[in-house]
Amino acid sequence: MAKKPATIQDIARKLNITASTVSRALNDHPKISRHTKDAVWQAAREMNYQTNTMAANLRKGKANTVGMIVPRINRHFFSNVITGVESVLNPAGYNLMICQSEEKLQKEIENIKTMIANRVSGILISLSVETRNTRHLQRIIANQIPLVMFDRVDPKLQVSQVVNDDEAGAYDLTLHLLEQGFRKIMWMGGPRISSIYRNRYNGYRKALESYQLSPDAMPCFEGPATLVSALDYMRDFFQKGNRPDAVFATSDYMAMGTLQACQEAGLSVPDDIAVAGYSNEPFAALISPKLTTVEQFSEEIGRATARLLLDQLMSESDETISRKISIKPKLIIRETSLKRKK
Amino acid sequence: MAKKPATIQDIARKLNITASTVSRALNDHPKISRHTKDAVWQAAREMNYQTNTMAANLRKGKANTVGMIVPRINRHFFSNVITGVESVLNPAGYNLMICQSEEKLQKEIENIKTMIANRVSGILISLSVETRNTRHLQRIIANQIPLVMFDRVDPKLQVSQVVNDDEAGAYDLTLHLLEQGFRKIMWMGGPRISSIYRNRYNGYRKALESYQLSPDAMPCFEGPATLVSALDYMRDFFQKGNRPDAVFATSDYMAMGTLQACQEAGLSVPDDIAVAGYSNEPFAALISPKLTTVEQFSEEIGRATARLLLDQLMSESDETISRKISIKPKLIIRETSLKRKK
DNA sequence: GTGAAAGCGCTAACAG
DNA sequence: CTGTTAGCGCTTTCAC
Repeated sequence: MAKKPATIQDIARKLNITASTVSRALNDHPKISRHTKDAVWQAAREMNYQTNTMAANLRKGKANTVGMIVPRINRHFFSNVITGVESVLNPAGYNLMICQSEEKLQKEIENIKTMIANRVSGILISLSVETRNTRHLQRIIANQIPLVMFDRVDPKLQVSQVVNDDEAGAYDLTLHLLEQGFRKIMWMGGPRISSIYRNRYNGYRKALESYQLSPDAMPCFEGPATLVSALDYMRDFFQKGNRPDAVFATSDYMAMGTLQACQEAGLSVPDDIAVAGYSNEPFAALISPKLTTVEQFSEEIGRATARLLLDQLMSESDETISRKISIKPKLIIRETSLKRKK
Repeated sequence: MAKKPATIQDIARKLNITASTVSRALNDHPKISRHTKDAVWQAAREMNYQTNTMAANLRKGKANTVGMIVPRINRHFFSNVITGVESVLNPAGYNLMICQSEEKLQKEIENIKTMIANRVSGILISLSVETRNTRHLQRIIANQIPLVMFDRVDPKLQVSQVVNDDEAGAYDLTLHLLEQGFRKIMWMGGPRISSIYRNRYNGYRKALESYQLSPDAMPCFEGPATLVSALDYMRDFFQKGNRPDAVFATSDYMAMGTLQACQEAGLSVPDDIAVAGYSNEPFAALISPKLTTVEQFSEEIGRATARLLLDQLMSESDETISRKISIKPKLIIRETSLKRKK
């Protein structure tokens, strides 16, 4: 038979004191005598007592838990953001409740419900690619739950946000390609309904314009940010005889697909064609030639996001603070984009 | 002012019925009239009602939450296991509470406490490298909480376990190297206090023995399973003039470090030296030459782990079922281990 | 320094 | 079909 876990009542009975005293002792309340505390602690140990968090939280009306919604946990970027978030939230006494939207709006909505039902102290969210509007976030705001968006955000929303400065990252990268002498720079991007790809496109465009070039004159592919989608497209693209000088892929995986297509087509990188990615995935430095890309500082994004939330959690006032932080990414120049000296 | 969230009492008052009726309506109890249900549903919507899970769980005495402890969330292997676990637990109505031990025993102990305090329905754990004994797991067992270990397990413990058949994986891989004609096969492994590396070593040894070779005659390095640890060691090792035929690294990262050291030393892979890894990290197929490795089916490990837990959760009897499942890994032969035809 | 009493929000056995 | 009643385990005023 599964014996019931011990309660503070059980401890109280055993020691002939009341539950309130036990509760206080357990929480190291200053007005409880050393003697009583010691007795309680020992009894607790002996009886294998464990606080019932649900009961405590119900009573206190809060759970010291913050909810975090990410599209997918097994993406390098997001798992690093999580690590960053925990590194500041845990020391502050909060637990993280992680949910995956699996890039689906419907899941995102359900996750939000679960979190509200759990009375989380705050919510951190990065939108799914499917998400076009943020009506479902209103629920969070209506319930007065502090909200911080990160990475994939809705810039129009009046809530704290932490983003990568995607525009700057893409701008720097494109400029680098231009400085290397490339003029026909293909755009290979994820869907621009998503803020991150839209911003990267803007950076790309601005860099081109600074050289009196127009993105409209450049080859362009927009599709899922995956290796296969890029590989399939480029295979066909090369077969039709197209030859851009360089390819700016908005993800290292798309860059990878492009590199494989180049290899199949017998094109040498970077001599025949340059390739650059985005995100600095672990493999970017490991492949040969090494991939030029942009480092996003994902853990720092997580830490900043968590700090913004803590700000709101700590703040006495009820006025919602909505700060926007933009983490400056760093261009990492490696081999795939360097024009060799002839 | 943060207005308090609506409760079933609030709804009851508004509709002039009792809280119990509201509760039943909300849970779609069969004996409540269509009419009442509709009224309740609508009122709930209007008042922006959200169940207070803490209260419900406290009352029900359980939370339908299972706890999962992994060394690190941002490791490809573990985040995939998590995905697998969620894919079977979520449909069954359970939520996952994920904690990271950060490879520290102390954190592991704290995580377990948190989970017991949260009255989780079950616990899934993969031990930290630091963990030498499993005394702290007794707490879980003492509390009658179903426990399933995966990947890094304590084989002596009488609880359900899901592991990769590391011995078979390492055996197959070593055999492949032997069949390719390599005879001086270096062991480059993670710490053998950990079950996974110990088992891989056994597979390696057995394969060697089947060729009348002894592991003691082979070069050997045991250290942290990271790129740098391997790189540092091999750099020095090569400098001293050592030249194994092949290197069996127990992680793709160690293999990667070895490959870099080879490059620095001017050794060509696989012509001068063969290299093989373990885990089939995403980059393994992307580097050049492509890395021979072992696929572990991490998502399947997650699914199997979750299923074993569900078995116990569903089972009426109190006798602990302890099944052990071993997922057969698959050798993936790529370029780094293929002896070229002369 | 400790006790008494109330209640967080919900569910469920029992009654009608 | 719905109401009454009790209580899950804890915290926290208010007493003394």
